[in-house]
Amino acid sequence: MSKESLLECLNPQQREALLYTEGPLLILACAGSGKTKVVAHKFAYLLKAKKFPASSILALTFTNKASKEMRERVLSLTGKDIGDSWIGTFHSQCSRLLRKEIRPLGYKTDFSIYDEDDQCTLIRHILREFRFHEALYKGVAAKISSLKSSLIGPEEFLSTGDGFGFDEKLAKVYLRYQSELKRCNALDFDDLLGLTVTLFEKKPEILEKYRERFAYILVDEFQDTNYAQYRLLRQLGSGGRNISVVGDDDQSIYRFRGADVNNVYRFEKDFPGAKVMRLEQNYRSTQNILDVAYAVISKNPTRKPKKLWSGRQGGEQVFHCWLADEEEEARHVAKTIKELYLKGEYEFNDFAVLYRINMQSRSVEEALRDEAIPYHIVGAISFYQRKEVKDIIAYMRLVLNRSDNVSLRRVVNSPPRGIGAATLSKMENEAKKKSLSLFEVIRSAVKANGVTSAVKEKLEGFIQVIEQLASRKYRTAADLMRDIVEKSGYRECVDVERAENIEALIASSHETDLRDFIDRVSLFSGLDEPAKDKSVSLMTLHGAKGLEFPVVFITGLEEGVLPYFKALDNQDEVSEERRLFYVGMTRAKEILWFTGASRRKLYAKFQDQQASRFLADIPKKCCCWIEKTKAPQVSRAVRPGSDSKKPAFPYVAGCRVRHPKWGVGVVRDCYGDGEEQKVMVNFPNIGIKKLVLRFANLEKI
DNA sequence: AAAACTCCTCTTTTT
DNA sequence: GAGGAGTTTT
Repeated sequence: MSKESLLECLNPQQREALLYTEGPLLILACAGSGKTKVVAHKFAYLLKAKKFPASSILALTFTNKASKEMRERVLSLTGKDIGDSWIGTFHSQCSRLLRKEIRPLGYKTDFSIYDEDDQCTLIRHILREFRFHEALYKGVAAKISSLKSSLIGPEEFLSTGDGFGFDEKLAKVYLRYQSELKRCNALDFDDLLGLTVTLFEKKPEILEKYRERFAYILVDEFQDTNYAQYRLLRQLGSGGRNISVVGDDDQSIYRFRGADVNNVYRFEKDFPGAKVMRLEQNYRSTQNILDVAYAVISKNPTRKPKKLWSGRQGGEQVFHCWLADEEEEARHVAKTIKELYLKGEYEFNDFAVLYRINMQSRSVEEALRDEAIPYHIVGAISFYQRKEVKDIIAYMRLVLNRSDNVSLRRVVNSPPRGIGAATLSKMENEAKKKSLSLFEVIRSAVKANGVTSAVKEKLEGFIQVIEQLASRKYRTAADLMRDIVEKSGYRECVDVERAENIEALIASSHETDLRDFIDRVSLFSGLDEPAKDKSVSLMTLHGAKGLEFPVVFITGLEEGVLPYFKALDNQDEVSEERRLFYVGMTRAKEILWFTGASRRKLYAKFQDQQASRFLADIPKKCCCWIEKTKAPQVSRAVRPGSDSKKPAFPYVAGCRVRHPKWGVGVVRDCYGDGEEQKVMVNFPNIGIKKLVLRFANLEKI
């Protein structure tokens, strides 16, 4: 495509954003305003008109899907070979960089990458060793991850500790976790970002090298950056360098993962001289849908003001229907889909049903089945999460990096080799004493007759398999995987289905280079969705980001569901729930339905539901209200939970209390009412106690 | 290795 | 109130 035609298919604002190529630029792009298009076109423009080499542009996205799309778009716009360009996710580009440069930080370049599962496994292991409450591993992992994504190290965290023992324990686990990772020569997802930042800090000459290499930085979905990512961008892009970030603060919905919208608000300050532009024309939805979405989102207190307008004037009203319970709600959705389908204007794949929590899919699925409507759930269990797939990958990682103790523990007894916990913990103690890897310790134990002959034989078998695999030079991942299933005896011990999944894994690697394949699967959440033909899409509101459908249903518009009850006592979180709703609404091109129910079964009990406060913000003229059951009481936004029937609890789960006898503990649950209000509190070293509030004499701290 | 048990979670989840 | 995962028991 010529330089001129690159510009032709853009509107004036998009063109301006593309042509502005000197210094920092923040592009605030509303939903459906073509931001991905602008980023891709800008990349192409930099190549074509500005004659930048592809390798001098760093283009960062959040998902593999987005980076793949960007790559394809740039390729089709320019026809140029962009094979060596730095287009990719933050994580993949950091791992690429660290594979070259990590040595000064004391890791080897063949490091393993641990995903969340591996991270949990390791943390659990540490908790067990410290004799801490092992079952809390998930919370501990989440907390450590959030500290890491904010670049807070264990020592720094400890210095801000609460002084009651919780944070000290956590810091101890955190510290150990980091040293275990290093011992395994492994990085978790947060390390990929955090260690890149650390590397740049410790080795300014390396930073300088990359600052020179990258003549231009492009960032998509900027509102989703966490602190580490923001720091990285500042390191590479500060000082008036060329950086364009594109994002929409109204679509920031990953706060719980460490994303910080404030990065959008900080940009102008931290990148002095930054130009701010807006893309406000929406190419997706009808004006009526946008009016509704805008009415809701504009109620958020801190947001960059933006207008939102469509070339598609008018459009149908938005529909809202209130029903008796979730089953009726689901039936209503299914019937409406059927009706629209039978009119012949829509195919089944034009419909999406969105919900706040996965649990809500159940009733919808049943109703769709009853109506014989084909559907699929987006974002269900991922291929790479399967046990057999993870096992094979763990074998590969161990072969490539024999320090990888987590992978070793995973595969040492699978298939069953009779190597039990006792043997392993003995080896582990040895390993710690001699500061060697588990693999080395096992190998020397076999040689030195350190164990009984029966055990020795078993260990020897395992060591031989790994050494044999490691001694060969494999070019492709497929070759190694085939040998693994053969030589390890894995093939014999799995059922047909699992064997098929392994075959699928091998097939999916094509002829990829071994190292590339490992990195790809480590940084990949799911196999490319095989384009489901002609069926209704079911997904969470989070899962819907970036997608669009002619007809969208948003279900469960009730207080406690959307906004979700856990978000209710925090203003920032309610704002995020509102953004989530906004993201859902702006997925719709033509028809948008809201549904809610008076009664819903949530966590094993039926609950009476009230209409979501967000519905109160929708202008009456835009919306057609259909009431199949008694009119809902629409909650007013200005009334934070004041009319709930039950007396409010002085505590919420997660807060800390002091007990006269047991000291400080964490509240895990509150239940019962009136005189019978009870709390469940976890006291360190004592365990969980259930207390009646009236008698317990607790003090909030 | 299967069965029984215990304990935990129960929001969202780009990598 | 169900499902998952781990541990202990047989």
